[in-house]
Amino acid sequence: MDLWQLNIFCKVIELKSFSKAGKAIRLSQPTISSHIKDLEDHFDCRLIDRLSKEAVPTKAGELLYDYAKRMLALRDETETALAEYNGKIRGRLVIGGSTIPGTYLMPQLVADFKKKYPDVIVSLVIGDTDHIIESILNGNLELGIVGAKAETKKITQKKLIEDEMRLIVPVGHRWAGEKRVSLKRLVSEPFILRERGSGTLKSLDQSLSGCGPSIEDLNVVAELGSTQAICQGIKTGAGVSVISTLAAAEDLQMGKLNALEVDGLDLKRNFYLTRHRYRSPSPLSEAFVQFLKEKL
Amino acid sequence: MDLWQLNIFCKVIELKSFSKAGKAIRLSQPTISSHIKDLEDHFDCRLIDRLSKEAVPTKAGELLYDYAKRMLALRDETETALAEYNGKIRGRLVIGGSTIPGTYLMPQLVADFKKKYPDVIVSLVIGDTDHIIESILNGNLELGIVGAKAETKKITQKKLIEDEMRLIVPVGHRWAGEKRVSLKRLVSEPFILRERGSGTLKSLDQSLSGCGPSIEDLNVVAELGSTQAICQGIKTGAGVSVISTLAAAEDLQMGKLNALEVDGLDLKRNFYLTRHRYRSPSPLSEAFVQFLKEKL
DNA sequence: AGGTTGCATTATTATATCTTATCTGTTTTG
DNA sequence: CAAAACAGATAAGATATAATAATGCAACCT
Repeated sequence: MDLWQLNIFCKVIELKSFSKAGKAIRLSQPTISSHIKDLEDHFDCRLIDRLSKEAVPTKAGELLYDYAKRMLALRDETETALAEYNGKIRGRLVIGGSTIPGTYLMPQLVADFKKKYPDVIVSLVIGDTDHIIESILNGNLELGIVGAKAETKKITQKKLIEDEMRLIVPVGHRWAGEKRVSLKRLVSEPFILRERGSGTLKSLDQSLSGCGPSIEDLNVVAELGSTQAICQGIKTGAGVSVISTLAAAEDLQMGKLNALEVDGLDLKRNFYLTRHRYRSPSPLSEAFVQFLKEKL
Repeated sequence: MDLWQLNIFCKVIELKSFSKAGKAIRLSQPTISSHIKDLEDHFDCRLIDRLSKEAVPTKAGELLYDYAKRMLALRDETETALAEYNGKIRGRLVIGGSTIPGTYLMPQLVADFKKKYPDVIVSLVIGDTDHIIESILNGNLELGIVGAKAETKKITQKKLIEDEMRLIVPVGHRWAGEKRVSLKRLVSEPFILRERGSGTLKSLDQSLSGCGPSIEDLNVVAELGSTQAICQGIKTGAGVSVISTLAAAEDLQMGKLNALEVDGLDLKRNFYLTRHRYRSPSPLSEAFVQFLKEKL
């Protein structure tokens, strides 16, 4: 029993004729006969009575006809469901971002994407880089934006946007008017650090390496758990810090904080669009990537 | 797209492997590859990602898998419905049993059932009670025989047979001649326990509750993973245990073990015929239930 | 580097499907 | 009532499809 035979069977029942069914379905009449015979052999009972004038189903035939119609309907449903999936941009997309891009960059992107494709539900998972990459590997996330390069070959990454970290000081600070500050002057200034293990701290550490002073030499007055907390800390005058301009953007724009460069320090870093190398992307995630390219 | 290809597709998804699916379905691996390719060509999208380690469905593949399962279920329903109409009981019946009934009761029942209905293929799945009930709920099993009551309203259960647990001692044991033993004497005797989480242990725990001593007070010398292992343990003289007479039946009959009652302990429990309350049973499972009623 | 695993490819064979031509049994019609 | 018309069955040959063994290729694992 296969769908093709059931299809033929239904046509015969509906047209009450082998030869008419053949014409309708572009097959010769003997082919129809043969398929019906196959079905009858398979179920070991007569399905259609050939009444010279017309072909009518037996009781068993009626029973089969019901099931056959349901199966064919389900087949059509399957066809349309997959066709829709291919063509249209709709459904659920689960993406991830490490702390900085996930908090300060992606919410806006997701909102804009949803404006363009209203039928899409986007879930944004925020976690540390390792967690995001792990989730992409095991298939829980289709893509992510993270601030570090992955170590496995199974991941592809593409430079997406540049993030510049700067020295952030409060408005009333004596350096508030200046453009740049030397590293020497920075080491004696009260400094707020991000907690160990964060990408922000790693980037700062990397930039410092080979420039003389290390993180140990800074006059650290606090270690805080989030970039937002550091901003608050700076505003209250507890100290200054080096953080992503993306994270401080709002306060910078409002004039509550000022951003300075540090002489001789390259504090730029990249965020990478991160995907599985071998899993084939859904049309949805492709649309999102396309959207990112146009946007950034 | 036809049912045969969908069948192959589902097997690949379930076994996460082209070659394993081939073995399961008695086809060569290239044949599997070719059919999957045909499906992918037909739907014009990748359905399965070949990740060298395992084959996992893409999003489109997951979508198709759902539909495929429904179509195949409908096919099976059709087959049994027509067989039933012809007065024949044939087709495939998948049933489950928790450890004790699945191991010691059902194999004989299944064999007798197959003797009566030779055209039926019965698959017996053995797992713990929760797993069996879960499978009945999601439709993987039509019925089961388990030793505990289900908690959801979606399951109906009917008392099927009574199982009595008894204190089992080896032939040479000083209690071997006696009929009954007091609880007090039992607590000092070396005792073999079934591992935590098993139905056997739960039943014992329940019987003990409110009778003074608890499981903690027993002189436990071992925790073993299967009832069969416990029988071996008793035979070697490691200790005694309380287990299902059904499980020990063979050794009891052969005279290698002796069964005693424990004063004041009701160690009877029931096995329940367990079915989904709302799914309509196939004629096959009805025939099996009818067969059970006559047999027990 | 060398072996293993797992899927893809290719060439070949076996099987199933479809067609044309012909046949048989009804029903219709002149 | 015979002849034509109709509807399906059967047979033989052509074509398409499905399956296989042999081989290739890439990732993974020592």
